Amino acid sequence: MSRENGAGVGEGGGGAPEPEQLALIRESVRKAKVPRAKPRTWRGAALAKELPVARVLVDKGVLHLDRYFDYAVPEELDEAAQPGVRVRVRFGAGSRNVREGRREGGGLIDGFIVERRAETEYTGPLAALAQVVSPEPVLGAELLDLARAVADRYAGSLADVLQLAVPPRHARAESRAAVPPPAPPAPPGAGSWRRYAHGEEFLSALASGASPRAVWTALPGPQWAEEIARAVRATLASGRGALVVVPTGRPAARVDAALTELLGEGQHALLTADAGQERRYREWLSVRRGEVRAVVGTRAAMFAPVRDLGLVVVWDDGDANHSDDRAPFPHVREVLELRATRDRCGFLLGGWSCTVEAAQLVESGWAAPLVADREQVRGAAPLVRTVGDGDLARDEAARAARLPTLAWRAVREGLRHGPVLVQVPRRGYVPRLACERCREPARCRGCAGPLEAQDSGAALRCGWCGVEEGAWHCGECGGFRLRAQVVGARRTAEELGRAFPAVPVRTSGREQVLDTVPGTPALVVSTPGAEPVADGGYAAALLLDGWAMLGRPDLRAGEDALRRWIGAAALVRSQNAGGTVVVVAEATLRPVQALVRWDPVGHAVRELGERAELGFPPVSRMAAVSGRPEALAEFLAAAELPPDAVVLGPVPVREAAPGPSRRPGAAPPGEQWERVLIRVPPGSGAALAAALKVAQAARMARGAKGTREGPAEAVRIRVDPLDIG
DNA sequence: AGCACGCCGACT
DNA sequence: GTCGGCGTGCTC
Repeated sequence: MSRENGAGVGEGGGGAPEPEQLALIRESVRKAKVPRAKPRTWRGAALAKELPVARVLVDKGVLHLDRYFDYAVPEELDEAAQPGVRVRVRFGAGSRNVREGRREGGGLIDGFIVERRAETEYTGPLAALAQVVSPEPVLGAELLDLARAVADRYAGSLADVLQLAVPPRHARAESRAAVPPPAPPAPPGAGSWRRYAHGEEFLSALASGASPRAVWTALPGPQWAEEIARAVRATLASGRGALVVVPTGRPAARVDAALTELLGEGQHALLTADAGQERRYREWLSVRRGEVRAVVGTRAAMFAPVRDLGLVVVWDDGDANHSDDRAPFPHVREVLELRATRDRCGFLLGGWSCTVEAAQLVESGWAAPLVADREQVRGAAPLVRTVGDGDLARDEAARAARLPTLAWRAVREGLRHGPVLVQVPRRGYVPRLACERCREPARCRGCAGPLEAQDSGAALRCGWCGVEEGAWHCGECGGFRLRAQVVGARRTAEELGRAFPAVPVRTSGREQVLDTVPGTPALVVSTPGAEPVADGGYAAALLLDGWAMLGRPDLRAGEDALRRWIGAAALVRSQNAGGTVVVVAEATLRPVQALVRWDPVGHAVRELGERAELGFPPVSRMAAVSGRPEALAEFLAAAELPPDAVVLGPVPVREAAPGPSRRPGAAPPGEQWERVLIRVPPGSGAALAAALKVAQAARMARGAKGTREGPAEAVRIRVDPLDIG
């Protein structure tokens, strides 16, 4: 007797079970090869009269198989069991146990109904839906399609993507009464969009229902948020919805305020991670239900189910916060690109700086540049000066001043007119060295800046001026041995406070981020990304540790440094208003020159050309695969990569280290992992992702043989790894 | 991942 | 005969 035979104990669909049971057994005996038209169930529950089969996406990440499972729809759940609703189903071998009394052995797990159908292709008896969690159809067809596209693009599972895309349920938030959708507003005036060559054109295209795509290089200053709000309002005026994604809560609050100003209260939703579960779900639901047509939020908002999407906006796409940190690590820019293409909606990628990826969107013709002419740029940007090795050699006074003269003067001059911003890399970013004996910090003989070890064993360099120090000894106690210390904003603040007594010093960093500072003279020491906005703009900014920012062993080091510098410099008053920026870095370096000329696009275009030549992303597509050496080797042996794929490595991966320099797929503590990079030429990205996904799925399904360690261990796959050595 | 099934050797 | 070892494979 087959299991299937013994299983046929009941039948749904109404009517007396007896003759149908016989038919069922007959069918089983014939070893039925033909898919059954009618679903059968374990229990004799009555089924829905129409479309008695629910195709369910089982929300179980470990399955790593993007498959649907068919369940029977009991009559009493017929009405609630609509496509998109959350359900609970029995899943697992236990539910198939034929022995009496243990038929329901499998565990209850969550899932979504993706479709109602008349028949099933499954040749066994169907289990019935256990429960419809709520009648709210949270997973619409469009969101499902998008999630699937994202899963494919990133070689991840659909269930993983849905975990990012659909927020956890909160019952109280659902019970709120429906609110009628707002009427479309009138299109806004162009406002400060007039500063850009095609700004007005872009807005009127959106307002007329068209879907323009642009890479927008925003002029420095605070107007960007209002400009985004105007683009949103123009889109709403066309009767469509709009979605804005920004890196963190602070810019989200800025756009939120600008939208409230331009649209009034209650016309848009704010979706950020720091809101509580209930509030987050409530806002998300109001978007899904069409009660608000505009959304601003951080990265999880990229999936927000906005109705009739007319425009997607991403601000500052170079910020690492746009890359989700949960598998399969989708990036906001890429996801919104997918949405713009699939939904044929407008696309606006904006920032003060310009990523290589953004430059590529323009170069490929997918998006148009939206830039201001040089005249406008010169009028809005501060004056940028550099302090490098050459300057320092001639700088006698620097020794006494503890800072290069130019920097010192710029700070002192700036403090006469307002607040001065000092940007220092994040704590842990730059290890500071100190005398092992007396703990006196190791300082540069030229400018008294902190000495740093480039790499273990290599020469020491000054973190301020970049000059090498060949023969250090402690000036206090004469010691020759160094120990690593960590320098942060606080320590820098102390040092600068001593250099400029009688001036208030404030710090903004990871632990405590200041949002704004008054326009009165003060030193504001901040880590990149945490810079407060100064009322009326900063009078000056000092960008320290340029060498450390540029010297990171990362493909994006130059682009990243430029983006951080521009991010700080954009908060400084224009050159006409006396705004000055001093960057302590070698003036001949490309990112430094780009900052001086305020030409982020030129920098990105040149980088893009170089990446194309070297076969680096984003011109080619890369994926990082990491895991224990045997697991990785097995994976690579089994994977059928596209013929044009090139495997680089494997190389050992460092263990997960604290700080921003964590590597993709860092090994868990105590384990030695390896990583390969797999590169494919343009056009083969989808094939690579598909191959990786298939190989991973096979691995998960099969289980690794030959290893003592037991079942197959997943390798970590990351398409578009963030930092490539 | 669970969990059941099943093919094998040792036991009442 | 029957109990239970873990090696495979499925989950609607």
